[in-house]
Amino acid sequence: MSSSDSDDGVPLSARVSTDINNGKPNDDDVPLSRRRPAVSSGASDSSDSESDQPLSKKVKVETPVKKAVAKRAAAAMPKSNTKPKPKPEPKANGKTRSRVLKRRRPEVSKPKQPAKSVANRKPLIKAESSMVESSADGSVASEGEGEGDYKWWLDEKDGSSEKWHTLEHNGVMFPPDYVPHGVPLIYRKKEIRLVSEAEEVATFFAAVVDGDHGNNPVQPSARPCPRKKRSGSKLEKQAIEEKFKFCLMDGRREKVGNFRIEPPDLFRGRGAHPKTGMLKKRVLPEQVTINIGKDAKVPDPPAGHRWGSVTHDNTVTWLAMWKENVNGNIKYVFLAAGSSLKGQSDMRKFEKARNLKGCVADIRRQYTKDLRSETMAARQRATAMYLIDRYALRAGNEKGDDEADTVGCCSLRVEHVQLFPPRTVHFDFLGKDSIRYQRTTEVDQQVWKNLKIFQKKPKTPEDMLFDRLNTSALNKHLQKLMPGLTAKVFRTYNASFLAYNRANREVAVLCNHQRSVSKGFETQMAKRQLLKDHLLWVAPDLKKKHPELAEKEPGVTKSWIKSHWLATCELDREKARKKFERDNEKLKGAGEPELPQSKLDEQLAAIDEREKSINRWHLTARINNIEIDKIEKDENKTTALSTSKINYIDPRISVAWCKKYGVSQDKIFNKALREKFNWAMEVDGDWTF
DNA sequence: CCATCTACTTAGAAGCCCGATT
DNA sequence: AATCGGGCTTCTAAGTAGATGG
Repeated sequence: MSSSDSDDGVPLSARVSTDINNGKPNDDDVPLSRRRPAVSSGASDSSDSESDQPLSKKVKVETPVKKAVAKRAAAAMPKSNTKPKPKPEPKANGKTRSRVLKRRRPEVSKPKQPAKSVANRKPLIKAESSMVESSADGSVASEGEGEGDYKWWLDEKDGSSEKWHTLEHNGVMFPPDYVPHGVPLIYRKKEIRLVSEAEEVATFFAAVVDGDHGNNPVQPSARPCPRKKRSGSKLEKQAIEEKFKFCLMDGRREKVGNFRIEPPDLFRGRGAHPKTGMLKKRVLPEQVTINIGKDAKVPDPPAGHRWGSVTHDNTVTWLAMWKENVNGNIKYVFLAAGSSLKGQSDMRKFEKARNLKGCVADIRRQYTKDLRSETMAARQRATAMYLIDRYALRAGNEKGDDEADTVGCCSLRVEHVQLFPPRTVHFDFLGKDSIRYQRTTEVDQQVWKNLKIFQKKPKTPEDMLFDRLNTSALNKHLQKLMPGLTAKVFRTYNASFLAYNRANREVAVLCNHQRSVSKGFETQMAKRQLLKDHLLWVAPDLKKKHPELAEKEPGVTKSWIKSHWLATCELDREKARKKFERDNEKLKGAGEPELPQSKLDEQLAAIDEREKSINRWHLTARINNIEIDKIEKDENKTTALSTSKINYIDPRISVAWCKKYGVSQDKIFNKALREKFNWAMEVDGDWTF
């Protein structure tokens, strides 16, 4: 096979694969001094046995990482494709080793039967036994229709572990087979024809390599197959998808989220993920487990295939599942965000955060006290809680050597924290998605002292900062303080608490969501000023914590802002008129009836309204909703607000705010969000978080 | 215990659509 | 008409957290 020729010529992967493996693992498991807590009465600290384990499990392997490196790494040709992957030298880390083993033993492993509640464990139903001819397909989509919108949030739900009673669906959609395009690879100026499989992978590679890699060995000319010219029209495709889009859960038609099986591709890890570039193989029906009601018809697998297995586990929410070959992770098919199931758990999440509001004062008192605890474990725990609470750090589960080196609170290493007397701390580490968290801040004096202690002596920069703490110990403790409390609730709580909607930007900054700045930002300062004004108006107490909010942007006076916005009104009127004329012109041309004048008048009236409220704002420092929208959009350019908006801020806060000030919902939530938050839309204007 | 497995939320990137602009 | 760019959707990686089992 011609592709093997290129194996060691390595035009594709050479450069990068070295990058990938450079950080050479060192397996010294330096058992560091662990100072035995002098006092360990610890009624609570039964989990104290941690004291006897070597300090650092995880040894740092790689130098800090730039995204750019990762990008390049992404270009690596999947080695697994060309040769059996020789796997990394044995490591101290058992996790890694066994995962590697697993990877070598390919898809043989059957997806395991979820062994949840005994009651739900059912004998496997083999796919073929329920093979039925087509017809009934699509039934799911139509059957459930017309039962109206189910307002689940008005129902009282018990907290039982059963997620549903009946469930029907049509399974999952597989990507189309690979269609060879026949475009040869050009290597050393020679055309090399690849067999279909090799060609497919080469094509994955070309797709990744496309773009910013100037001197890439794969010439654009060799880049094959524009994605058009596919078989099947757009309409046909939609028709095929249709039956997968919905399921029938407890008799209601619910939208399914990711009903498509992930197509084969090169694994695209974020940051310096050691497995970036490996081949993610095509998933066969035989690897897929279907979860479905036990009285429901099992969907037909694609012709000539059978499902891996079929379960009827109603304690879980997934409809299908398979195991992905690169990392051995399980992939699930869930319902869409707007479904009642998701809505319910979303609401529970915010209720929990709201609950925290009631006891957070106590909790803070408690950990402040514990900052001076005699037990090292408790002291570390308290310090971690402080950081999580104050700086929205994530919990920080341990990670393996076969993953990108990123950390959260519990997994911080000494090197991630710099201390400057008397109480300044500088954080610098890669967090989730390898996004850099950098922050300099003043902390509580005792926190500072503690951090100093945790960094002490025999510890090296690569050692764990909180060597006596892990996420499960932390969460166990939190449970005791409030049922259901875990580290991540603090993010929700703090975001929601901060979130008079205008505080959105603050939240996003706090949670360190970033987005690249886009160009064309003329009036940035003005927007900033507007936002700050509003923020302070809506939450005057922010001034204490963020004095910079009170600083004026140079040259941006209130009246300047006012005339600026009034000018936009004039412009918008002009625009509206023009568009109206243009539209009518078109309609006339097509022989259709023209738009009524009232249409235009409506729009103009809206602009008048806006103008009025600008004037009002000038008097009252209140901004009208359209402007707010504008400001938000601009702020969005620098901070990924959407994330906090979607995940952290209790939507009822925004809904209530809108109602209170007569702002329409769609200024705040787009269609998808309104659907997702349907449960929140009915609160009153005086609802409080 | 502790590592691994499972299930679910959170997240940024890529893709797509559509209207404005050249 | 072609291109640009913003907003939304889709995709799937990367977290959290609790259960499980050796």
